[in-house]
Amino acid sequence: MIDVRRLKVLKAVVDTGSVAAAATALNFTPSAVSQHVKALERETGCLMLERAGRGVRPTDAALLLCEHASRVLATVQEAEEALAALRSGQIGQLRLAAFPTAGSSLVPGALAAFQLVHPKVHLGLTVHEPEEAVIKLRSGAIDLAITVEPYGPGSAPDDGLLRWHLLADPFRVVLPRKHPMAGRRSVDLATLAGDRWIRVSSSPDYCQQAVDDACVRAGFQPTYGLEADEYPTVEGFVAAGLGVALVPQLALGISVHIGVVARHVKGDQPVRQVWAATRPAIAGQPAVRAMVEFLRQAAADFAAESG
Amino acid sequence: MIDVRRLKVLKAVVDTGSVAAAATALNFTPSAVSQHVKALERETGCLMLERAGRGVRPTDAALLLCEHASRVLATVQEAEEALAALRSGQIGQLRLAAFPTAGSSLVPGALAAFQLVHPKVHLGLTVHEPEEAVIKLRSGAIDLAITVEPYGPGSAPDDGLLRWHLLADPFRVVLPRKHPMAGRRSVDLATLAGDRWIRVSSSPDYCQQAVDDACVRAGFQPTYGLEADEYPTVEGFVAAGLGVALVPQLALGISVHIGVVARHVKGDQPVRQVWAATRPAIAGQPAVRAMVEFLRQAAADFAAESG
DNA sequence: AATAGTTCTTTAGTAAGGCTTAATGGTCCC
DNA sequence: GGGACCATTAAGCCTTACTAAAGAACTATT
Repeated sequence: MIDVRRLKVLKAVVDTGSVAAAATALNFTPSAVSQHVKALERETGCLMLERAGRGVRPTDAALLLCEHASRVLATVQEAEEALAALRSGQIGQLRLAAFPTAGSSLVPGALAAFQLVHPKVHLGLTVHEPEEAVIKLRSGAIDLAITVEPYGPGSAPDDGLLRWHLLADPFRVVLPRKHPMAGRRSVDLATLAGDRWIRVSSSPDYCQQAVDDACVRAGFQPTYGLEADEYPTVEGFVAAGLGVALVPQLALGISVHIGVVARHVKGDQPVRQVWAATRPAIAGQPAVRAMVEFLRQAAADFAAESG
Repeated sequence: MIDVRRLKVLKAVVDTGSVAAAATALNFTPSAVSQHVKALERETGCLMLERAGRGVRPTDAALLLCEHASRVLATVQEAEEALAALRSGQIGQLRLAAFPTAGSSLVPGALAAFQLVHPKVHLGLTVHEPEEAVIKLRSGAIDLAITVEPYGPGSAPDDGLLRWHLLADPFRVVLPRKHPMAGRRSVDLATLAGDRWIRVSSSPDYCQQAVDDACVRAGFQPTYGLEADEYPTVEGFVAAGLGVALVPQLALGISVHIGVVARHVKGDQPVRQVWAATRPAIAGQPAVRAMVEFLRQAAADFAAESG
């Protein structure tokens, strides 16, 4: 296959009309240009330049090749421009996975803000539990995962993924509106030792663990009556007076079930940690960085609102 | 500018799905492929391959670049094909220059035959005297010159041009139809010593010289009365009884002026030599070789006809 | 007509790039 | 957990490609 670098040199010679001028244009010596052309002639078997007095005259073959060279070089340049656009995050795609409650509260705002700045990036959002999200992240099925993890900032594991801490999402005490403690601004968990508790089956183990730990710290082991698969269901159960629960602030969202109240926990706040994770390979991409930044912003906004 | 060789390697990786397979396809080692991709990443600042299990997965940037690479490589291939077509003489141009009398007799048949075989070659024919034709040949304004020269085959000068001998064009005695010698099949020039001779002003010096030499060999110095600028005019003058002349067979063409007869010269034939000349640079081109061959054929046919 | 000045080519030398071999670090599968 | 496979990295060697300098061909000038 014809060497495109040689085409470039030939084109310079034809365009400028002389070997010396081409050399100047290419920051070569005339010798280098001459050798390139000679090599092209050897490789193609076609004479490209004839001596014409002191200078050279391109042959038909050279002129022909030159026209094609223009097209080749233009195509290469198009590729460069497309790549530059991709680099600057103006195009491409970004596939996110968020855990259920983040997907419905934290993420949408970030996506909207991102899309304003990078309108050409195609966004995809799927909802996955953290374990699954991490697997898909590693396999390349998604590019950015929003997960909940048991560890807080400063203690991210070295598992080959890059993480940014987004939010310490505090658990709130969710009580029926008519519950004795519903009037307090914050509730001591110990006062709920005798209540029936509602467990969430879909949440990761350590989320349940965080709840248990908080209860243990308050001096009791919670007695679970019912199990709900989603936090909204939990709220429904609580509203129906079937028990109490600790629900992450994120899961409560902005609007809470009308039959329940959410109260801060008195003392040590049980929290779950929300992270953004990506592959190191794509961590440098502007689109990824931008999305992480928007997520941090959304998390900060959320934390401020729900203070 | 992006190195097209790297694009080719990247495309191989994306197409085959692995570094090892790409290496096999390219007759490289996996290491070489890997280094190429790494270099491309370094040069573009974009990650192209991510590790995915044992293998690699192309990034968005790689896929993008790959699409463009396909176009680039296709364009290069088009160039190669166009060049191959030019090489095989199927396209291109061929600019000929012929001296006046060749242009009207020897050349047209050759051009027609050539065009049948190489219909895509654009032919140009201009009429120039030999001196001018050689200059234009050197300057590249024409590609092939049909000239008359004073020397015969085996004694072509080494003036940087390549020549093929086409024809020894014999001078014929042109007499008025009513001239005393008009009845002979061949005429001894000595019998025309007393006639007035007609000179041709447009012909090269050595053509005139050939005539003079022949007369001198016959034992006399011709006395010139009139001068005509073209051979047809000479025939007109001869037909009008204003003198006799020696005219090359080629200039007489197939049909001769009705008022004159053309007779062979008895003894040593004065001749002018017809050559094809080209620049060595383009002498190897199939189109050139083919045209020369057709010219030789036309010359042979002409010689046979007018024997 | 001879010489100086251009322009391209050639040759030799050097620096850089690219390929191979060999070793390393992971990942998958048995 | 061991073995096979894949990709990467490092080191060495060879090819390539550039520069520099000399040479050849032509033009222009004196």
